Amino acid sequence: MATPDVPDIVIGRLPLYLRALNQLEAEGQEITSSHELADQLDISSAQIRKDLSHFGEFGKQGTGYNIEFLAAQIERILQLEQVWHVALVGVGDLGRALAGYNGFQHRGFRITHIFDNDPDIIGTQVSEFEVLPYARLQEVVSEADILMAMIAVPADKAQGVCDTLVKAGVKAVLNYAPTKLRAPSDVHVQDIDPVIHLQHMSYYLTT
Amino acid sequence: MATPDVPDIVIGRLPLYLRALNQLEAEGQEITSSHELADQLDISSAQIRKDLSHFGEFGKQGTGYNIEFLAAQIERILQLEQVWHVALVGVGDLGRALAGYNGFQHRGFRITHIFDNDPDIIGTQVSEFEVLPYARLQEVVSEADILMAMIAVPADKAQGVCDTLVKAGVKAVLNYAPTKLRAPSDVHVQDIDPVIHLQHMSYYLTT
DNA sequence: TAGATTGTTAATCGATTAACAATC
DNA sequence: TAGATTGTTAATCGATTAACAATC
Repeated sequence: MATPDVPDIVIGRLPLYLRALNQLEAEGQEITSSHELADQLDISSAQIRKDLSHFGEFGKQGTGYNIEFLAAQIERILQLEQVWHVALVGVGDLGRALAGYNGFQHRGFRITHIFDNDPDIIGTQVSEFEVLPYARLQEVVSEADILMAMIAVPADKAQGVCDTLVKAGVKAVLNYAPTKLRAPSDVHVQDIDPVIHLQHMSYYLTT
Repeated sequence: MATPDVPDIVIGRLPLYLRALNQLEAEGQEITSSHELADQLDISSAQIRKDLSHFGEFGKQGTGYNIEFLAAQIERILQLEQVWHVALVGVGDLGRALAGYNGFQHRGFRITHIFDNDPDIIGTQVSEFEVLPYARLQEVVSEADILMAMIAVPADKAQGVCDTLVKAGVKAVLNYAPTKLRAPSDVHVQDIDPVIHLQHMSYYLTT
């Protein structure tokens, strides 16, 4: 690997840069600068340049960055040149919303299998998917070599789901259940809990 | 104010502490320690003690923390003793999932109004809400003194929605649209974009 | 008392920023 | 050339951690 040991906090900003670049590109712009990106993202231009410098030199002095080129480089760095297959566990309201979301495909991901343990839901059609029985989760995910999964089940079921996913070989989990999951250190887990964000912001409210 | 200028990164961890405490409480435990919390949360015990020390002394040497007491203190600090009213804009699949989510109420928040601009949806019933016309967003939110909102509309509509919310007096926005919003500095904005998390984790995948 | 854990200080670590030579 | 912007270094800033006296 040409890029040893880049801080995780830097990796975490690359998707934000990519999203901003895609937006500029969609607006027909061809060139941007660290200053313009900084302005869009509320990040300092120095930080953007420093972050990118971990991976190579992508700009031209005096000119800036070619948007299409830089976006392609970030996609390469993040391994987004392929489309990752993702399993979704839990077909409640949130699971349905995720199953129907169109925004995954062109940003590097595709849900390929969805699972639930409710007999009334198993076998039904949700978006383009047939809901598979939770009992088959490990077998199917393992067989299909799926490395990423999203958990959209109640909090008290999430750890069990996570354990099964890990056994099936999943290495990245996006957890929507409002609970902290335990997983081996080679498995990445990130959480989405709207209440955590609301509670964070409520600190600052004045009435 | 008794608590001037606590770093935002500390505030952001308080909801995680609270969630862990609630979980321990639900399991019937009465006392915990910074070490046990640290173990649950993958945060160092020193950091937990330091974070809490910004706000007062909540533990007993040799014993630890009374869970119920500490949870109550964190709720007070985060201003969660009241239930904040929240407006939801956008009644697509995700909006429906949020409207139907039971997890808000007991953690300090209640969706009170939901809006959409689709004539086919306006006036229909979604969970316990009647969908209000987007045209009335500013008036209703302003009138009801709502300070928090969630945006669940397509990316290209999000900034306009945000602007209207700001005009209506909203001071905290949870944005589900995959785009960076601009808002005055006294308005807090936090983003939830699953793809950002997936892209972050895909960096670490090996095949 | 002996053992455990807090709250806090000081040291360490790492991230951000300022500044500028290089150069397009 | 003059103006602009990169990539990078060194300085600054802030967050995390280690360690321990206080004390339950």
